[in-house]
Amino acid sequence: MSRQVTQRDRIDARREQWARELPEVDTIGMAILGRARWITLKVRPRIEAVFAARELDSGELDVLATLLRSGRPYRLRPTELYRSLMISSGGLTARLARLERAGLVARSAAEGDARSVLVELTKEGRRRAEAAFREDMALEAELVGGLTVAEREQLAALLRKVVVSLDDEDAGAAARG
Amino acid sequence: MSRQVTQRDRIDARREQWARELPEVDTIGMAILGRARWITLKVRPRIEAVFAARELDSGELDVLATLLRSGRPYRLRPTELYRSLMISSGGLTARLARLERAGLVARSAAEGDARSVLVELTKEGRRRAEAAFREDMALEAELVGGLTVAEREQLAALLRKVVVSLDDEDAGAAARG
DNA sequence: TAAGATTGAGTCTTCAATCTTA
DNA sequence: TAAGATTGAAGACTCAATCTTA
Repeated sequence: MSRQVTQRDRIDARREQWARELPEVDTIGMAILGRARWITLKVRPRIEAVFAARELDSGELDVLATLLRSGRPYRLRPTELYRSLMISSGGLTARLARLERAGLVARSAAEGDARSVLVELTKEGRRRAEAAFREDMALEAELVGGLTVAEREQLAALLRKVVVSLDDEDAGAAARG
Repeated sequence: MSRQVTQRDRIDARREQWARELPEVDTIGMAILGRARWITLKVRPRIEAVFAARELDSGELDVLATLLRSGRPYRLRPTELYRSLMISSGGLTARLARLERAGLVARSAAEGDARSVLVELTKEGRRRAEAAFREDMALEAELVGGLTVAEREQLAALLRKVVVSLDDEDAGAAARG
């Protein structure tokens, strides 16, 4: 049985610096959340470039992709969108204005609730979202290609556990709250 | 031998939507990078709140923490800082200006190279950085507390492997030229 | 010529109202 | 009273240009 020894990375180096400077501080959180953040930041410009080639930024594509994966008729309310995207309602309004100006989404009055609005993907919006998403997924698959299939599955499962525990916290807080 | 079955999370739900809409697209990248991003975004406001209580934002603390963990004399050049922080040089200049105005860092001329500058933590900057870092690490440890010790180590190891492979890519690209 | 730091323009975001309807 | 969407002010970042020194 051979134990997989992974090479030391820059987060290890950082933790060692902290161990010298503040030895009593436990930096396990950084080993996970710090790496997650580093990976996210590192990968972002390359993904952003995929979208830029289609005259979109990742924020705009997030909106289009959320609509696309919701399935026909590719239509959601702003509130559903900004909650799913984890941005402010004001931020979403601005994104929608840009996307509408570009002809990629259309806003119409929601029947049933006159306060609300329906945001729908246009034909061109759907086309653009689909192409960008395909290319993005091809790139992201390549970016995790340094792991074996088994490692990828294991990593996804462990991350899933973190996602679930962070979500449960909210649920608990809401229940208590 | 009991296989650990983790609960389904919102990224699974998302992947299932995509599987319905575009069945031929492989979304494994999203299972890892999408979760890393979600976790990073999810956790951010809580960490940000820790810093806000000390009148800092996470960008500013990143600078202070980088200086602090570099050890005595807590001094680095702007170029070292912005590369380590993964931001633009212009972005760093702005952060330094704010931190200097707040009395947390001081800039002085670098001896030996008149183009450059030395950024040094002030006493108050060091105090503030240390307190915020301790509290941040306590919070982050709590946030990954939903995993067992063994799971945390395994997750950290797998993420390390991703970090290394993304870094190697750069090295390879640089070597190829 | 290139590297280090800074500046200003442009862009996107959050936050705190505001307006309308439930 | 509260919820949904929008607006505008304020803040932070990137990018490209600039200035100075290697």
